[in-house]
Amino acid sequence: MSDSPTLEAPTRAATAATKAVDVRERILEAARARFERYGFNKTTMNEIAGDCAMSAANIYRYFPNKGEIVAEGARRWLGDSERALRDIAGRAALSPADRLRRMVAARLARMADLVSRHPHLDELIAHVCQQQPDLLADYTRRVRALIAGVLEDGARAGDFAFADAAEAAAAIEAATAMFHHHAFVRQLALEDLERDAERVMALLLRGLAKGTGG
Amino acid sequence: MSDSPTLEAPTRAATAATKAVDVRERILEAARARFERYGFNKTTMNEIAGDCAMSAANIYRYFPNKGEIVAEGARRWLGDSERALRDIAGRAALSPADRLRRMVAARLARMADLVSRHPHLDELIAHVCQQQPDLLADYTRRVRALIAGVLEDGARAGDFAFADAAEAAAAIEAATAMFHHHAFVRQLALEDLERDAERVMALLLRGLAKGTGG
DNA sequence: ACATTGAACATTATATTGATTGTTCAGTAT
DNA sequence: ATACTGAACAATCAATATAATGTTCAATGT
Repeated sequence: MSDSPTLEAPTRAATAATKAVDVRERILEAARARFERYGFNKTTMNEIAGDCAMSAANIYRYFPNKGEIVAEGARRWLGDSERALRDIAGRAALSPADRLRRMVAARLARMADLVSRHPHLDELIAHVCQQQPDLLADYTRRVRALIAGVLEDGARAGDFAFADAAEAAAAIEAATAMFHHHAFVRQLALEDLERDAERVMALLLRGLAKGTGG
Repeated sequence: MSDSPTLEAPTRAATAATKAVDVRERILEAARARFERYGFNKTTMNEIAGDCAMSAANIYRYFPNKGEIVAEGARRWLGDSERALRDIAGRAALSPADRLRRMVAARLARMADLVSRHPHLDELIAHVCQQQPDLLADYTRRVRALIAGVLEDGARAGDFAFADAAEAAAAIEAATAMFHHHAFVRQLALEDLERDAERVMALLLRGLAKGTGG
């Protein structure tokens, strides 16, 4: 917008910014690996720094504190999850009912994967929840919006009938809570959960189907 | 079966047994009050004994160990809960759909009450789960059987249509897990849960309704 | 006989201390 | 200027010693 700098300047700035991003990524990756193995509390800033061949103090140039590292990891996982769900929600080739089924299955699969890899997931979630209380609530709100969108697609196509899309979406999300909450996914067998999820969705989708006569 | 004792003997035996039961009840009540206020770990056998004006050693004439006291409390709470659900399930005056709605509402209300009174409920449940692993699983099985019974009533009355009652009951129970699991009931507002429970049940019941065309 | 207890024992919790850890910042190198 | 470090500080953790607790049992009273 103002007078342009030299030709070199943007390049130098870009490479510097790129390098800074790379360092951030290395820190995140080292932290992720440590958190996965040892949990939040038993991972030290020194260890993360050592994995990145730097001092602990230097990490503070990239993250304000330890909690923000795990929060950023959570933000990315939730972002990936949301993208995956948005992708399924947008597949016009699939029926709205199938999209909803796959969204629930995808959430369950993602959480089962996370739980199986992270023995200390509860600890990480607890830290994220008190560091960034809105993260999970916002994610849930966006997922419900995605579900509501699919429901409206289904209503337009004449597959579904309901009074209020947002309300129905919230109900579906609540009814499938068991299949994406870490506590349940941790302690129950994946096959049982997958089977039950299918059955619950079958029932819910029959409830949404048009022509039930409310 | 053998020769009858004196006339007095049964009376004496009865009063002795009654007294023993009374002592047991006093211990249970004292323990319940302590567990409610201070949790399992911060309640000592000495304190329970003191409340009953007896020594800690004497409690072991009535309970094999501390864990069995809390397990007995849980057994009774679950027994009461099951009776309450069985009562609702058996009310012929109500429609099967209403019975299911009330059963879910009753479970939520009972858990909300428990959670509000017991700040240390998680600790108690954890102890019960490792002391008596089948207690909760058996309870869940019996609740599902009750739900299945109501479903069959509804099928006979022509209200419901489904492939398998036990399967549908399990699905309903899974879909309403959020409304009777202590972790959810603890952290979410009761009004929100009640509202969501009604909406979920409305959807599930529409799914069960006959004439949907499976 | 039966209910109860105090003393004893092994286990678990608590408190105290010294060592780690998260975080900051003045200072060095590039 | 920017990336980085080592030393310093307060807060937290780990280890050890100490006290409490759960549980048993021989002994006591009823």
